[in-house]
Amino acid sequence: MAPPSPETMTHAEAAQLLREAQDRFIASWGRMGSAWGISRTMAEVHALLYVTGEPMNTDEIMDRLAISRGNVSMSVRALLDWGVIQKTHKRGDRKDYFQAEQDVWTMLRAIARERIKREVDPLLQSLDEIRELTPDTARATPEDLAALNTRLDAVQECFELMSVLSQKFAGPTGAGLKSAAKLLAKMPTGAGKGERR
Amino acid sequence: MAPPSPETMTHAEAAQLLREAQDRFIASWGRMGSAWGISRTMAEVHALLYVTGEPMNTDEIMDRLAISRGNVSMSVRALLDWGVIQKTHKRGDRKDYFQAEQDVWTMLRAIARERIKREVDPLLQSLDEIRELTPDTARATPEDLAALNTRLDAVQECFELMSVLSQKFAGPTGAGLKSAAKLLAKMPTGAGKGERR
DNA sequence: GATTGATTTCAATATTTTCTGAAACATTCT
DNA sequence: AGAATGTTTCAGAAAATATTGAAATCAATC
Repeated sequence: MAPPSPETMTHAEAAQLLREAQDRFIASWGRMGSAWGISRTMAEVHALLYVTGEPMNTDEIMDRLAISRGNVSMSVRALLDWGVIQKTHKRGDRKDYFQAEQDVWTMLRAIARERIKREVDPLLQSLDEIRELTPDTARATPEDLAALNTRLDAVQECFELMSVLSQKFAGPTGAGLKSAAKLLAKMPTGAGKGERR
Repeated sequence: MAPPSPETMTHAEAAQLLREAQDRFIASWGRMGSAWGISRTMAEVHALLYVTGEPMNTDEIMDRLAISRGNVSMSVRALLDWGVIQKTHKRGDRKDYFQAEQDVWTMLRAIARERIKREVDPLLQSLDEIRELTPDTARATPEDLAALNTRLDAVQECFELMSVLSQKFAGPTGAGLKSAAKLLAKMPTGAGKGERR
């Protein structure tokens, strides 16, 4: 089980090690994906393309992950929609090849952007609609309705901020998400007046 | 369908409106939750407690959401684990009552903290293990292994940063997540050297 | 220490999500 | 136009998840 020291490693041993490491990464990424509401297989296809770095075609993906052609087709299509993989071609080969975005931060930006668009924005829209139901124009409004509106406002404010942030940092032309994150990491604990204890 | 103007609204009408608005919020929050890998019902229970603001007991929750006792028990327990609701009591009443954290940012902090702990940290641990498999000490290491390690490093760096950020801003004693977010929102587009395009 | 009321657990069931595989559809080549 | 090759779709099958409900457990009261 202990890997042979690099000096004595044969080519075959190295290949096996590579494969093992890739498989483990694929499995971890898949687990993570499914915890966050992305289908395990879709995450695995993505992991495979990312970790190998190579463009792969449908058959290669099918074989490597032991999944059906239809499943590959659907997963790959979804990944294209998310904008985290690209279609490429090889001279003299009719097959479609797929290649993952190689920069992790660009990848995360794409994911964040899509998720906000798909899940936060619809929530905001619902909140708007709900607000229309409950006019708070007059102070004659019963107390409970007013309290409700206060709560809805709080949620709305918060998710709107998220949506704005995502446009700013995760948009296709967005400023660096990476640098923003590093900036925050360096920010002294306790900065800002909103600190709690 | 159009709501009566506030001046002419009867008490009953207001109550009905309130109920309708609450139900819609609960439904939206539930949808959102399930998109993010949280069970719909658990999210709905949380939404109910948040939107009413009142402590509620098991029977009230069962009735309002039309779900079984067992389901309420399990959902409530999970929400307690997440730290987004609290157990309370009423004098002369043996039942347990549950109340949601009312500050949205505190709530989001709790959620972020838990998710990082449950899903990002295990990924980091896996990455560590995978790294142990693939020694890159020697330059004798075949090219592919080296390339793999480069990719794993990129992922690791990125998620480690996330984990650190979560401790900083989402920890129980963490600095204000809200103020950090607002800070970012105000940050001029293009700040940082990581900008693209 | 038995009764009453509340809560938790968990095997069985129901629901939702994901996956397959083969047919339909495209595209390119001869 | 027809053959060959590649891709997508989608109804049904399989797997994964969530839910119920009744029995077991726990806790307070008499």
